[in-house]
Amino acid sequence: MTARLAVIRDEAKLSFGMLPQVLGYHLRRAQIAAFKHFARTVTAAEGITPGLFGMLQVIAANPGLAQNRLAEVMEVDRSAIFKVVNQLEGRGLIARTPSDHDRRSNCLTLTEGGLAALARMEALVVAHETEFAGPLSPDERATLTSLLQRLYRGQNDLPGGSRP
Amino acid sequence: MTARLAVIRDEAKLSFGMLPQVLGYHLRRAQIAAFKHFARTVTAAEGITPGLFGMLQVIAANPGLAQNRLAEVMEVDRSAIFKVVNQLEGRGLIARTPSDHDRRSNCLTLTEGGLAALARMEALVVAHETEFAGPLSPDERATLTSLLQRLYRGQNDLPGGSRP
DNA sequence: TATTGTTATACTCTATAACTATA
DNA sequence: TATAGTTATAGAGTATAACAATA
Repeated sequence: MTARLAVIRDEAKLSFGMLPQVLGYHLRRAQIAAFKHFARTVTAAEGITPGLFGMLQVIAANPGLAQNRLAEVMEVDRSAIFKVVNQLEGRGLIARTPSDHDRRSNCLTLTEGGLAALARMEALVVAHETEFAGPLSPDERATLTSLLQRLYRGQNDLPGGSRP
Repeated sequence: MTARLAVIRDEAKLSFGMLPQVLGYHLRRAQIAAFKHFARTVTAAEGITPGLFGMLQVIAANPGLAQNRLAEVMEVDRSAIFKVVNQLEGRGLIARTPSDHDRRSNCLTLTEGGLAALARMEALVVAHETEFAGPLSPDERATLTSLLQRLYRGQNDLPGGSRP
């Protein structure tokens, strides 16, 4: 509490060159801030990372989803999904069940414990969202979400995609 | 070119649960899109990643910067900066010079080749920015930048910080 | 004693390729 | 032959702790 003013970091003198003119720079900083806030609030309490929470959301919202489809939707490699599914299964949150139609496929579903854990996580994520997005008004949050969506949807070669 | 319409992915049927209501989800997707676009345009031509380009920008804008300060400003560990500086030095883009005032410190400066390479990179980054931010109007880009800054600046415990 | 750069180490994420079993 | 899952492996990125030289 003492030498607060004296520390006024000389960072202020530093220039960041053209970085402030690059959208990706601000996107990266904002995303890092979001992950750190998520870590302090959700991960610290329930031990789930943003990526794993996203996987759980998609599995919960689409019961019986195959690993294959999960990999497509989350746009990660099959070998990466394999490790993710191993972690979630190892923690008892989801179950792998061989498909009846195609015995190569694993159908993914949440266990009872997984559903209970997910409910706790969702409450924490809502709280995280409220606090993290706190600096912005509801209108501004909607605007930001819309601008971000147009940005990453605009990168697709096929216009009019239907990703959320 | 043939079965375009037939492929209309069943992704459309899938639900993403509450993810679309989470700001960090959209931030992550937008940032991944930005990195991929950067990779296709800038990295493919000049072999520089977004992170290394950021380092070069800060070094170029603050000649003689110590590794120590660079680590502070970029908010990464000293040991991580060490590897970054090794890479940039190994490629002949920057030079390490022991400081006169403090012989522990390395002053970082761009070499002549580094300045030339940076000029080429900057032209590519401007083109990348124009194309990547293309879906948004100039006003919308300014709005987005402002909202992102308020978001990640809002996470600091000290209000009124002076980071770009 | 504290700081700067360095080194070793490890852990996560991501990406690639090869293997198996099914289709 | 093609696909789903698995396995091994390797490369970035990040973090910690310990060390030598210097302050």
